Formats: sequence, structure tokens, C-alpha cells
Amino acid sequence: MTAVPDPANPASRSAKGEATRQAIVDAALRLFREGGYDRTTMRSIADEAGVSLGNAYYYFGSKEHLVQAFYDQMQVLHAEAAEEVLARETGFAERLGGLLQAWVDVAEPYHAFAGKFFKNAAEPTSPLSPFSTESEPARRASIALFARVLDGSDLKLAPALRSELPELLWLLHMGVVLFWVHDRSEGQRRTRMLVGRVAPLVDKLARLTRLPVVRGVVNDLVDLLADLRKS
Amino acid sequence: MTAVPDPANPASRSAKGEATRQAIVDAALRLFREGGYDRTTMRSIADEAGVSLGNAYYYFGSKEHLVQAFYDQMQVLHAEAAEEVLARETGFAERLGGLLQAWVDVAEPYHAFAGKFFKNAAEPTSPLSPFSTESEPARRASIALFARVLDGSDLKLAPALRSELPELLWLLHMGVVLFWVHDRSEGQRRTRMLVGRVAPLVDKLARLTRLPVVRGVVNDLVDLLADLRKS
DNA sequence: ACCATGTTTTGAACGCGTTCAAGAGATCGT
DNA sequence: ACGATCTCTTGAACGCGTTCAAAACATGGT
Repeated sequence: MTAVPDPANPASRSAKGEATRQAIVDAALRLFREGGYDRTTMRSIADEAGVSLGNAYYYFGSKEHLVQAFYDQMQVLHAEAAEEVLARETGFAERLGGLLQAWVDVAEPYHAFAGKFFKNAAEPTSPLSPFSTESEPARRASIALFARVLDGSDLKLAPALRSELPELLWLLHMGVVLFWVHDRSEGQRRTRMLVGRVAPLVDKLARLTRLPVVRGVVNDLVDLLADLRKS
Repeated sequence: MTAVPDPANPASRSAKGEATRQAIVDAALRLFREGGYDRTTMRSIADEAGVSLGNAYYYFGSKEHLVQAFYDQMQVLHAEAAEEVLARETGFAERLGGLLQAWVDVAEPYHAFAGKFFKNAAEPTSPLSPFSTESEPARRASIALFARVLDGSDLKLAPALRSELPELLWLLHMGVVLFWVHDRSEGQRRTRMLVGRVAPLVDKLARLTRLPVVRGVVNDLVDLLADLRKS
């Protein structure tokens, strides 16, 4: 279609360009961690990476686009930590709690400035929103992790829920992230308390869905989700 | 304590200052509605209000503080619309659904710009965050509305839940708002579908909480909420 | 070797939110 | 009337994210 180069597309990048790109990401994440998001300027990132200001913008359309790198790295680190948890635990509650806990551990160094990132979650037009089509790969990967929480566990639940639960657990995860972002206790103690106790709670709740009296509500919920997806 | 004047505090404002303040708010809301949040500059607001740029900052610490006026107005409109619903309906599902629906109706004219507003509101350090101490009055008022949804209705539920449910319903409301912000269907059709069907679902679920088998989970949840509040 | 075409790099310039030192009015005790 | 002390107003200046025209560099075809 267009002849304009797209440095965001890996397929059209040279080895040199890729290295420069990586240098900028490394500098940005390091400075973000040390000084926070606001106090880290694009000029300081460019300096630290040894490139000019304009060059940084050649690779990243905006300061927020650098956040995508943060998301990606977080997703990779979480997936690695998750692997260990999923290999170790067999109970549903332990697997779920372990996964959520692992995320808190992985994200801890970035807590101070993660709030700035969260601005993107509510901005519907931003490609950085966790609900956007641009971040669908990362979202799918994350949901797949929660599917494995289910698959490898001993959990019995209403069959209609099986296919929906991974996405619902991902939503729960997003809720935990929201709580975490607003959590000002040291070491995110309150978030850790939340994930430690919400997992057994979800476990109990999920097992209840097999009761005939509860089935009605579960079916309503599943139907609603299906209809929302269609519309 | 301090002798520095605080124009944000109504008690320390003169009639003249109050008029100027109002002129700035009016100009801001008009320009926001016409051109959106980003394209409206503080300079244009000051011009439109007939004051200097610095003077606008004397009354409002930041551009975001001007949006607080927008929220306050929305809260008032919702409370008015809610009054009508609560007077009309007696069933819990109808009262809850009516309240959520009323919000969607009231907010509809601002849907196009709401994304930009909520972007800033989602940041934990922002005074515009629905969880911030600055917006506690508005939050309390909103939660009080949901308490009245309960009080005036025929709902029977686990006693332990009664005091927690209003806040949980407000959380549900926030979830609906998040969905609404991301809803690109015309007239926010999908959000309307969601609120129309989630209310009966919550109704069913709430009634189930009285069953002995479900009580355990409910008590766990209530305990968790209480412990989180304490920590 | 040379041009054409694409890719990467540069830094000056722009617009905006925000700050601040300085001054103009208002109010009040004497 | 007159300082003293608040309250209010001003516009220049600053820092930062972002844009852009132009240059440098690379690659490939002839």
C-alpha cells in the first residue's frame, strides 16, 4: 500500500535498527524504574540510549508506546514465573493464587510508576489498552495461562462455564491489577492479602456452580457473555 | 495553620472571586463540549472566560481540576434521574437496572469525550480518580444511591451482606462505566444490553446468598472485605 | 561509477500545561 | 489618611512531548 517505512513492524527492520530500538527500550525501562515515568524525559531516554531525540521518535511514536515494551516484558516474565507455579501446584486454588501472586512479584519493581501506565487502560482509542485489538496477542497469551490453571487442576464445575472461565479469570486478574495500582501499602501487602484469599474464594464459588440451584444464574451469565460477544 | 489563601475552599472566597471562578468553569465546560478535552487549551479557556492564563491557575490548580466540575454536574443529573426511578420501582432488579440505565442516559451526550476524561481519571494519583479522597463526597453520594436501591426493595439476602452490598453495587457500576467507555456501538447499545440483563442476574445471585451452602462463600467474601478495609 | 530509492539520524522549532516573581486592588486597624 | 496585610491578576518563562524538513547513510539497478 504505502511506501513509508514502519519501524514498529519487525519484518521491516534491519539488524542495526533492531539494536538501536532495543537500546532505547532498555534505557527507558531502566530510567522508568529509577526515576518514575514523569520524571523520565524523552530527552534523557535518548541520551541514555546514545541516540538523538528525534531518533527515539523514529522508533517509538510516543512516550506511551514505550509502555508497550513494558507490557511485553511483563508478560514474558509472568509467563516464566507461571511455568514454575503450574508445574508445582495441582489444586485449582493454589494454581490460581500462585499465578496472581507471581504477577505481583514480577510487577513489584514497577509499582511506583505503573499508575501512569494505567491511564492507557481507560483510554479506549489507545492501542495500549488491554482491551484493544493491538494488545490482543498479549491478552490471548495471558488468557491461555488461565486456561492452563483450569486444565491442570482438579476443579469440577458447571460444563457451560469451562470455556468462559479462563476469560473471566483474566478479568479477575485485571481487577487485581487495578487494586494493585491503587495499593499504597508497603510491598503491596494489601494486594498480596487479596490474591491470597480471593483464590480459595473463587475455588469454592466455582465448585458451587454444579449445584442445580446455582445452575440457573450460571447459565444466565454464560448466555449474557455469549450475547455480548455477538453484538 | 497556613496563611496562604486557598481559592479551592469556598469559605475563603469573595463574591468577586466566586464569579470569576464560575466564569472559568462555564468557559471550560463549553469548550470541552465543543472541541473535546485535548483540543481545548488552558489559554483558550482563559480567553473565553476573559481572564489571564495565570489567573485561571489561581482558581484551578490544573486542567484536570476543571474536569471535577464536569463530574459534579453528572453526579447531580444522575441523582435527579435516580430519584424518579426509586420512586417508581419496588423490585430490586428493576431499581438496580433503572439506576444503571439512568446513568447511561445521563452520560450519553458526553460519550465521545468521556474517553479522554477517563484516561486522566484512571490514574491513581489524579484527584479525578473515582477512588481518590478528593472525589470521596461524590463517591459517597453514589454509594448512598445504591443503598437506597436495597432499602426500598423486596430483596432478602444474607444479613452479613447487607452492609457491604451498596459498595459492591457501586463497584459494579464502575465496571459498567468502564464497559461504556469502551463501547463503540451506536447509542451504546451493548452497554444498555449489559445493564438490562446484569440487574436480574445480580438479583438472582443475591437471593441465593441465603442458601446454607452458599453462606460459606458469602461469609468468606464479607470477611475479606472487612480485613481489606482494616489493613 | 552513478543515480534512484529507501532507511535512519539529527536538532531546531512548536504548542501546551504549569510556575513564579511582581504588581494591582481590596480591607482594616490606627 | 496611611501603611500593613490579604486577595487577586498578570504575562513572561520553563520544561516537556512531539513534529518536521533536511541531511546522512545504505542498497540496488544500470
